[in-house]
Amino acid sequence: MNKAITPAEWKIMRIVWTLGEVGSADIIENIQRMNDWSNSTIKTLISRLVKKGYLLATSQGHANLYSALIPEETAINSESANLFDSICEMKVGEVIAKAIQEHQVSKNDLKEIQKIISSQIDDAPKTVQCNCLGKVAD
Amino acid sequence: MNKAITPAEWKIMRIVWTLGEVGSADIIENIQRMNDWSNSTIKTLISRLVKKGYLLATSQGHANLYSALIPEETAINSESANLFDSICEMKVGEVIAKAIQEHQVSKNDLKEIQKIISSQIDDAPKTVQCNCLGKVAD
DNA sequence: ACTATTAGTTTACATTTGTAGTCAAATGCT
DNA sequence: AGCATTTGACTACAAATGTAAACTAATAGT
Repeated sequence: MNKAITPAEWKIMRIVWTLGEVGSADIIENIQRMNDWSNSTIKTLISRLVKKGYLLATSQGHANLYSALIPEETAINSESANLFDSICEMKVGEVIAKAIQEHQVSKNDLKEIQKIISSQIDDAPKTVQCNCLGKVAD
Repeated sequence: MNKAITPAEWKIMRIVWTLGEVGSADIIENIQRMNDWSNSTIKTLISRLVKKGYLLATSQGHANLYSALIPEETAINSESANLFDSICEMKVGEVIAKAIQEHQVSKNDLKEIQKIISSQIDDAPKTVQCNCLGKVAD
């Protein structure tokens, strides 16, 4: 039902989530600090996001103000679910370990993760079952 | 340089990684236990993976045996990097926390993650900087 | 030997995505 | 008032993707 937010569109969304309510000029300026995209390209991306229902365009005189119609959390969760649904269940732990190693995580988040682990470790399975194959007839 | 492995292609790869060396019949059978795809569709996907260099087709009489040319780890890492590069740095911790909560992770992996956290928590930042906007001129 | 089945190759086609040009309306500046 | 600029809408177009039919060569069973 919901059209996907493509990688290119994600960059637009991040700016809007961060700045709250912005005109296209602001989006273009911020994007072009990181990406070598033409104005046109960025405008197309904005339009598509409006059409897909992820951005609201509020007519402000002759220009528009854009704001996000989907919470950042929601989008992130769906993106994250995508990843973890794509890979083998057995590998989830390793992926998480690597992610923590490779990224900055705040002390608070680390503590939170510690708590979660503590609460799960006692009845954590010795091994996780591979879910890459279809169920075998039993 | 490297063509992406698309979501549909991923399902094929997972079967090959899991089974090691398989004929198309096995792939088709396993895929169809989970997905309602025609034989033709699956054969197309296999061909594309061969063309993209992710599967090796070893001619075995008139049929082929397929095997993976890229390690599962490598593919998973790149997929994972994709996710974490797409989202705001500030949210990485939350994503990880949620992932641990929502998935089975083996006791060993949990311990490993605990170790990593322990080694990082002391100089973990109070907050992580948002990286959604282009660098501001300073 | 003949036929049904199987596996691989080719072709097809709509949709999505990345990327951008063109144009017209609205605005601001002089 | 007239022109330069900005902004949004429309059009374009190749490549990638999901999805699958058609055709062909080989094989297995009878």
